[in-house]
Amino acid sequence: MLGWRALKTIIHWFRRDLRIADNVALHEAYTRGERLVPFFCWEDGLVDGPDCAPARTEFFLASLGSLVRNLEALGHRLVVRRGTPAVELRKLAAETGASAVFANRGYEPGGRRDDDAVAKALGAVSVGFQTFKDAVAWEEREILTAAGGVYTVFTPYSKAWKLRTPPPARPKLGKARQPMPPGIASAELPPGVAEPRVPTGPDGVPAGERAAQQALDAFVVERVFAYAEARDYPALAGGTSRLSPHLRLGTLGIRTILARLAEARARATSDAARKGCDVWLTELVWREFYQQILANHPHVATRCFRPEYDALGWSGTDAQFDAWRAGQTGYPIVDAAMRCLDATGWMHNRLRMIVSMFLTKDLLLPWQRGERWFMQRLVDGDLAANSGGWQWSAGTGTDAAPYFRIFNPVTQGRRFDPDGEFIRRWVPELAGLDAKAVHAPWEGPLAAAGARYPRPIVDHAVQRGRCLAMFKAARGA
DNA sequence: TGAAATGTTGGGGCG
DNA sequence: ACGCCCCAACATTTC
Repeated sequence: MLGWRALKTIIHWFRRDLRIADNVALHEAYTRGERLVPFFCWEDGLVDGPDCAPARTEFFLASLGSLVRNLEALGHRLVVRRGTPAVELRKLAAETGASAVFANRGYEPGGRRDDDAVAKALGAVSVGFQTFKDAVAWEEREILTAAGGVYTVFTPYSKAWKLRTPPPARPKLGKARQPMPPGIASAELPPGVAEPRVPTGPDGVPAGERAAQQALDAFVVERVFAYAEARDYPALAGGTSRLSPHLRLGTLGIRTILARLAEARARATSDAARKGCDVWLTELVWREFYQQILANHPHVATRCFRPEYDALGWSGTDAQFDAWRAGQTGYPIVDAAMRCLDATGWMHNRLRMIVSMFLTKDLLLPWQRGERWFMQRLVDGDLAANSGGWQWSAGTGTDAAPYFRIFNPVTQGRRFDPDGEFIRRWVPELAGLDAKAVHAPWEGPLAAAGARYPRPIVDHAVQRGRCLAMFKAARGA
């Protein structure tokens, strides 16, 4: 009965790190413990909360299923409990005789609150709680200015970031740990986990740790070399890495990615290829920049980084918001992007900039409404990246696009979807128009567009002027 | 990780 | 041949 209690037992609490490979806390638990209890806490609202997205939920369920099978292959059974982390971890520690709980840190306000509550609950019963850096190469207080402050401007941050040698990937888990003691109950998992449905379709991203590794392989073998030129064209299937859902859920480790990228750069045989690697690295640094911003300035999740912009007099209407969401604005590149998002949970980064700029600066609606809609649809929806990106577009954030930088949706469409291929794919009403007419169907013979496609719901030139006035008023105040 | 307005220049048509 | 105008192409500035 007491035999297993003699073994040093560590609970690994899986959160946004649904993988076996290159998992810092799991690796530490393997190294330091003798017996492993893998745990996942199924909290209320996990898959049906107000900010859940169908695509992200599906991706999560499939990823959790993948984790269950990967753990089984190592001889472990994932314990799932419904409830709150502090309560369930305390109970599980008592049941298993665990001396410690290990977990990887998150950088969102909610994750921080969980950590505090868990530390308190476990501390009361003398169970250790250790958290580790895993999701990023460098945390919010590790890249600092010469004066010891945190960066709020991207370029100097990225320079400092790139001067550092990132931590290496953790090696494969070595000698098998003892499985957990018998008789530990686990909640039944929903069907989506038992029989994961891998998202398919033109913009689907396959889920799971193995799929993540394959996606990384496929990208660094060749496509990354063309990244600098190809990344801005939404019609191209392979222009970007499509790894963001895996990074968001932790089915891929950032150290693994950085190591593979460094290998690829060493293989590159042209300046253009090296440039592709460098530009992609910069995108990964953007990710850490926004995680760092959210950790150091948690208010950016809901409010403007610059408080004076909380007073902006947004004047858009609910009907305009609905048209934006539904892809019925009459601006083809915007509508194509929004319909793609709704159908697949995915949107190309260039398109995210275009539609967010359009919502804020053409429809004059607050960025928070678009940010929330993105969270309710995106397969990779992540608080730090999402609020950071939206505030960049709105011009209210740290190192944001200046408020007067306003995309012209027609010009952007012509520049980044020159043949109109992406538009025709998602806006069938315009499928018959040629490359010239498809970006501004109201300018050509409208008969060709058919009556079903709306005329522009706003005039870009007019709204641009109103937007500049709105910002001027807030800055003057 | 713009766009629009405004300014400048230079070639060609034309009286 | 010359000056004038137009305007495209590029540069600068402003938002």
